[in-house]
Amino acid sequence: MKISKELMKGSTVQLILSCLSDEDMYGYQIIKKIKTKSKNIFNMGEGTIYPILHRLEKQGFLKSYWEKQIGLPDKKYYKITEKGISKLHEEINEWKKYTKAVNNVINMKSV
Amino acid sequence: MKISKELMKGSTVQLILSCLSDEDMYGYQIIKKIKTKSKNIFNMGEGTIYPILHRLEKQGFLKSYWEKQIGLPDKKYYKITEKGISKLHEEINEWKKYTKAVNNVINMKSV
DNA sequence: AGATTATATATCGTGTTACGATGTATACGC
DNA sequence: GCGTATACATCGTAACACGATATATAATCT
Repeated sequence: MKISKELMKGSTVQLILSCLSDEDMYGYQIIKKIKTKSKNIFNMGEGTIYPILHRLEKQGFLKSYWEKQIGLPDKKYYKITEKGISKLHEEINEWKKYTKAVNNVINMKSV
Repeated sequence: MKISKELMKGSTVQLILSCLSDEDMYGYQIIKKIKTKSKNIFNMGEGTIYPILHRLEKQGFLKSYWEKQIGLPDKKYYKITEKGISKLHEEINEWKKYTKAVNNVINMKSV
């Protein structure tokens, strides 16, 4: 089963910031980490993640730096900022509140 | 805290179908039920729910019928169809898979 | 040799969606 | 008279994920 595009919309930022709270990573690497960690449920495309990374950097949640490679395309690493960590905490908070609320509604009867 | 618009996007259909799997309801009533059940976390506007109900009916997940009122605007009740029940089960399935996957990713480290 | 796949970045167009704003109409309390 | 509640409807907007496309190198498969 593929997860619907619309479901993804609320959590992509959270997923990315969460990865980067562990260590600096580059876009292509984040895609794979999310894929692995989610047990192949999430398979973000490149056209999805790069614009998000750009956006997050512009908003001050991330900072980037290039690392030159030989025989491979250069890698653009992202580092989470203090502001990004705050954002992540907010997002996780909201996520918990949100999932709890949805479950409260759909568990009206025994599903 | 208000839940972000984008987070809502994946679950509105599920919430509505879930309400209607209990009993026939009209739009205005669904808004309040969701508000109550979610403990005021969700407060859908009318401009949100009516288009969704129309869409779901067009897609064959719901059927509607009017009930005349005296001294009040008439009420348009919605009844979930067999197809709607299947849809609800699919959505709940996807929801569980989705939340589990997100938690797998964000629990990489102790959050 | 040629094609595909993997690595790694970037951007553009498209479709979907929730939501506020606006409109219609009745009734009740201040 | 004015706001609020009940109950429906529609329109425009902004945000977003995603596929498609482009670029470039290297390894693997046919």
